[in-house]
Amino acid sequence: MEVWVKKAEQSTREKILDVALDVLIEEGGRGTTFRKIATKAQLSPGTITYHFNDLNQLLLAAFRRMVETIASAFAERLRRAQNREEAREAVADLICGDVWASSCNMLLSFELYSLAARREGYRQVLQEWMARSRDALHLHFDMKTARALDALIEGYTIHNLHNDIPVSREEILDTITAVTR
Amino acid sequence: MEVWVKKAEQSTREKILDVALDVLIEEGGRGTTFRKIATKAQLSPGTITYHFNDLNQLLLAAFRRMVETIASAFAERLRRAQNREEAREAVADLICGDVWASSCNMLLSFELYSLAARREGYRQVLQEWMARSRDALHLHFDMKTARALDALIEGYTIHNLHNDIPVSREEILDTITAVTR
Amino acid sequence: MEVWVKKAEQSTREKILDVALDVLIEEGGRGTTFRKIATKAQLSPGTITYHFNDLNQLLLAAFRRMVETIASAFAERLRRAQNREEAREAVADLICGDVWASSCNMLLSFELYSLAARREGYRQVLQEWMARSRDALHLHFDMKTARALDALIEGYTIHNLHNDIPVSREEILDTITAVTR
Amino acid sequence: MEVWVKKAEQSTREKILDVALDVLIEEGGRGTTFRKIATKAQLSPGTITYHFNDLNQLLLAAFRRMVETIASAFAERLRRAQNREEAREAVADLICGDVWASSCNMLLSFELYSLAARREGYRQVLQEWMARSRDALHLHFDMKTARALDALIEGYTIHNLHNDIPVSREEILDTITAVTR
DNA sequence: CATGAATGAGAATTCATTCAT
DNA sequence: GATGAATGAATTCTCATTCAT
Repeated sequence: MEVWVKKAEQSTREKILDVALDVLIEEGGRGTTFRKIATKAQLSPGTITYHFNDLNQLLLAAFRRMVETIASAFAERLRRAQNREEAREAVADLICGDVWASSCNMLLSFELYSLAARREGYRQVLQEWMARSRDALHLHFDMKTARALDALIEGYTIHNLHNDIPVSREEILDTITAVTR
Repeated sequence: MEVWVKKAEQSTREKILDVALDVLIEEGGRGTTFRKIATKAQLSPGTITYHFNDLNQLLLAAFRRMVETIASAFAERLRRAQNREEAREAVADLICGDVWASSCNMLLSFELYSLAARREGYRQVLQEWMARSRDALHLHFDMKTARALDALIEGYTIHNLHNDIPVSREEILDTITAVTR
Repeated sequence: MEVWVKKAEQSTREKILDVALDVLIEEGGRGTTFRKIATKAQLSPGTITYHFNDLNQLLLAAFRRMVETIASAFAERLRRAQNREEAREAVADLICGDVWASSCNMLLSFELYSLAARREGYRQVLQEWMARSRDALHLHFDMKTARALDALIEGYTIHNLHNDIPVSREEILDTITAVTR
Repeated sequence: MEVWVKKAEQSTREKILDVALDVLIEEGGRGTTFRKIATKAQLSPGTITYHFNDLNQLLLAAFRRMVETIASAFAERLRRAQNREEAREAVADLICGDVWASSCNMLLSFELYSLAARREGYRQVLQEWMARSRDALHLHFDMKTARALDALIEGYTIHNLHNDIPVSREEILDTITAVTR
């Protein structure tokens, strides 16, 4: 009985977080409101504030959840690589594929960047995220190379998102190779 | 007389745009409102809507103004380079120095990324910006290398902004060299 | 032209203040809300906050207005008294009549007492009020007697308000006489 | 067993009432809410409504409790007086001391006055309180004098609460003497 | 050109209260 | 008896925008 109650409680909280990320993706930071989250989650506004004291805490928790998901997938993809060559392929996948560079994740990251530059809580979440990415790259490359690859991943994915013609995987792999030689 | 009137109008317009960018930097996209712009510009709300029909048009014009300023400085720095070696130094400067990577510009770019992903007008502004950056790099490097350098600039500056310890200029120059060999 | 505009503006402000006092009288402190004031004044909520930054400032201004009105009437009644005997009659009138002891004023004073005990702004308003009352009594009586009469006015009016059978004017005049002998 | 259960219930009920009075004192009528009471009492909101159907009944019960306490202390102080002279001293004590005129009691009385003027239930509580006060004074003084003293107690304590410099006990005793001669 | 009073929709949040457990 | 998740109405206040002057 108690277990059921706890599960129900958790699922409401998590539902709210998931919906919050959805709204952030759809509406952007400027358009993300308590109301829209409540409506989309089919919950009353009171239920949202019951679980999160204010919108800030809600967004913070949502971003933490997002980072956890993305960073895990990111690390997982790199962990599957058996050698340096496969690691290069993994990085290319991260840039071109859906693991990291899904437009959803990109959109969320822009919002997080915006918030992280102005508020401590978000900054911590972002720093943890970046640290986990570098650490995952560090499985296969020295720290300096990891930082360079991380920059490339960041830059290529952003530019690919905003350009109609994305840079080809082949071209990206060439750059990766140049940096990891 | 007409000239004087036009100048006065223009100066109010530009003041509004500058203040709008200030507010965007200070408050982020979520916190940027008509009111704050009006207050900070010491203008009545009516004056703002007199010059810009709505907040969207105002922000769009402000971003256009920002892009013009930044892209010019970016191109100028690269134009000063006399050879490939100096061009590499110029790229390092763009990443480490104040021309592009001032935190203000970064903050504005995050907001623009967020908006560009969802609305056509902003998307055009951003694409023009990216095109101008690549073209400036293309003065010294082939298009493929220009894209790679652009990605590096993007990625390194973002990570430097959000990390307490920025990547050293030396390390960055090494990566630039590797990509441009 | 300008004069007309200023008058219009002032009349809205004053209308709001008057309505706020009405709502305070009808609903008491617990029931006085922005909304009720706006509805009763037939103004949109935005108009209220346009004139008063928040409910606190509005209530403060309303109480200031009330104190000004009541204290003036109080002093005026005492000023009309030509001698000690007439002054005693005036005090009796203040307790029994409508000048001061209208139930409306009493109700407002309770709310002010409640707020004054907890917030500085209201406390100042109340202290000024009490000072003006004592000063008005001091026109005819020494300060010590003025304080005693002031206490009597306060106490008798409160008890009369809350009791079904009010104390008679004659009995009150006897007490006044006892205190002013 | 049943006894134990009943005792536990009662103690929760009384705890709620005490906390409600605390909140009323701290926050005033406008700021007294179900939630604050529940939080301060470390009880869940459901527990409060279990004991009191609604906030009104809770406040009413709380005021009844308060009146019982204060009126008993008031009467007790007067009952200790052996003669008219001691009774005058007792009244002075009630005005200057802690028995009645503690600022807490005053604060609660303002809230009760506010509520009593608008709602029947509270009005009854207040009238009973005033009757008990007058009856206690009537032990030593005729009814007319009791009413005058009661007004003096009311007025002096209110004014002392709100003024930085309270009226001296000596001065108050003089007024009491004048009224009771 | 510029103003600022006015607006009403919508923002975040709080509220008393319910009810299944 | 007690809990606490959930509710939705109501709260204060902000918002972009309008318009008469």
